[in-house]
Amino acid sequence: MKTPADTGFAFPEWAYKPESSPGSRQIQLWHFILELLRKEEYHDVIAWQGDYGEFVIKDPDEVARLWGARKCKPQMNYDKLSRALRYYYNKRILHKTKGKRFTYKFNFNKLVLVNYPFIDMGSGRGVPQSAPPVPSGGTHFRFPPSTPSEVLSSTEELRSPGMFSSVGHRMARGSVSDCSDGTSTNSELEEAVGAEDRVGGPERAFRSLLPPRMPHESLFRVYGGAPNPGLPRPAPRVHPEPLSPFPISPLPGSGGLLAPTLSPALSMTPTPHLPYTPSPSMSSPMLGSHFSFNPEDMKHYLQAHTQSVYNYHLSPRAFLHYPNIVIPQPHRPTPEKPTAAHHLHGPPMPLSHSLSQQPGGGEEGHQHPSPFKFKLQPPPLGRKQREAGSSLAASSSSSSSQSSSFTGSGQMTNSLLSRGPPNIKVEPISDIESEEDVEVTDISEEDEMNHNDEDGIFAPTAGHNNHHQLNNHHQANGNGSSPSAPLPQNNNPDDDPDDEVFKTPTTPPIGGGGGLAFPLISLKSEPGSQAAPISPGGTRCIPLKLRFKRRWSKDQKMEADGERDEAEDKKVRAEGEEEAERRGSEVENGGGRGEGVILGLMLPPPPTQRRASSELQRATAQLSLENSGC
DNA sequence: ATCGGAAACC
DNA sequence: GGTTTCCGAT
Repeated sequence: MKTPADTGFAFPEWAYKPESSPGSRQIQLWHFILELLRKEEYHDVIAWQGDYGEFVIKDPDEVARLWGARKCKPQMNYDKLSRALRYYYNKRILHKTKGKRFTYKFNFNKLVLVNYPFIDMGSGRGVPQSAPPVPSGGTHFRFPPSTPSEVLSSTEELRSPGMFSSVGHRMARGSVSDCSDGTSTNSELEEAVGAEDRVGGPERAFRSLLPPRMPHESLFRVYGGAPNPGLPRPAPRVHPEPLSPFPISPLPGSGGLLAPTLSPALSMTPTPHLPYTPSPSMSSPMLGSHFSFNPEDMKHYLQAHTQSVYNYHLSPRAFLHYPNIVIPQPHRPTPEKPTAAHHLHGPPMPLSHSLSQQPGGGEEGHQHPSPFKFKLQPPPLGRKQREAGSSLAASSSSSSSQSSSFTGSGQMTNSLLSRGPPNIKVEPISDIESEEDVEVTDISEEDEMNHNDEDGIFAPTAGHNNHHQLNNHHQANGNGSSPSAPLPQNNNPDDDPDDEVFKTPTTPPIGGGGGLAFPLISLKSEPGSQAAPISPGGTRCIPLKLRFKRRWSKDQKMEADGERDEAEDKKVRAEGEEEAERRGSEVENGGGRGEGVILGLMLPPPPTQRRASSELQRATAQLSLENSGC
């Protein structure tokens, strides 16, 4: 039921982490890159180019300098920066555009996803969904304190609007520049940023994002699930309202929370892999309280996302479609950068996603969390080690990595516990399953790819190849020609949706409500057990199969290319473990996406929870303190 | 130029 | 956890 405790909806742990706190000044590289990209001043050093999300570093050294300045790492150079960028490959935040020097591409899909809130559904009753932060208070929310434990307990409370308090001030500190080393660069950026923010220029929106802290990143995870009959679902379409005029933050009054808050960054970071930890908690609450997605709320939310997209200058493709909802496009806030605009334009996209921006202060930082993040990175096996021959080391490594995973589970467990379910496990599945998992994973990735193809945008790609590599082909085509893409299998409607980020709707869900998923299940997961009960496999199977097929085809194709063996292998292995976990999630989600993005969830604010407010407040206060410390 | 492992750092 | 640093391989 919904005890408060259980209900606890809490934010994901990561939300509580200090890093997430607004105070944290750390800025992540991808975020920084985005920041640079959005500023015209830096167009000479880095700029959007080509496909959606694709950017070229025109002056690597300069970019490295800027980055170094921001991080107070004077020794930074492109070699190092690029290494950091490469780490994003695994995370799927970024991928390299092959053949083009210094050219990388953002996987906005993931980012975008992240922000979506929605729904899912599914499960029978309770499906947890993530709700967007509701606009209720209008405040933004901040994450509370840091301790997880506290958090957990208090978590429940968190959800209440009260929690979010304001965030108001973002500091002007440039994001992150604490270092006073004063590199000129640094200052430059910072100042610019800060100034702009305040100014409120068109850019401000963007800026808000970047700024140092993100208070709330609220995030939502989206998952798609099937809609539950019971659940309230978003209206099929929202009326197109006149968008709000807010240039930046869409939902100012109304809902402030959500919309404004999201930050893409976060999204990414976090991962899906566990999708759900939080959910559980949420779920409870939700169930009870029910989180309803009001069309309006959703609308707002979506708008916000959209807006974010715009702010980032993302390409239209970045927008996701949400199945049932149509969001009006925000008006673009800024006339500002036509240049960048090219990316943006367009949009007829239905959905949005959001990045965060807010006039007031959104920010984000990073986020990530614990359980949620997905991390694609493969477990550290020590390849080298094996080379070296130190098996011990290797083993230890791997074990450690596993342990991490487990840890995550454990956390989840808690949540679950609250619900009741005792167990969790992550990988019940055995070999076979694992393969599936893998596959699934791939699929998701594929989705993206397909998506890309279709959309022509991001293709992250990683998918299959995992390593980004493979696709050359694919990419090439895309770039070159075809966005149209021709995927053989695309045809399926299902696919599309699936591909999309959310698969939710698509998924079969329905029936399954069971499918459902959610995370909870997954978390716990056992496919067997749960699945069975729920919907066994059916639900998920179907989709999987389709996906599978698709994937298969592709793979074949790819294989033909002959590239991925190793990569795959690696990935598989690496991800396998995690995937297993994830897999569950996916299933649950329905669409899971494993990919990534998840973020947070939000919590709907049930009335009950309000009591939590006091705690929340406290937490908030703590955070504030912490922040200030910074 | 790019990739990615490993270890160190914060 | 996210780089930063170093470095060998491709």
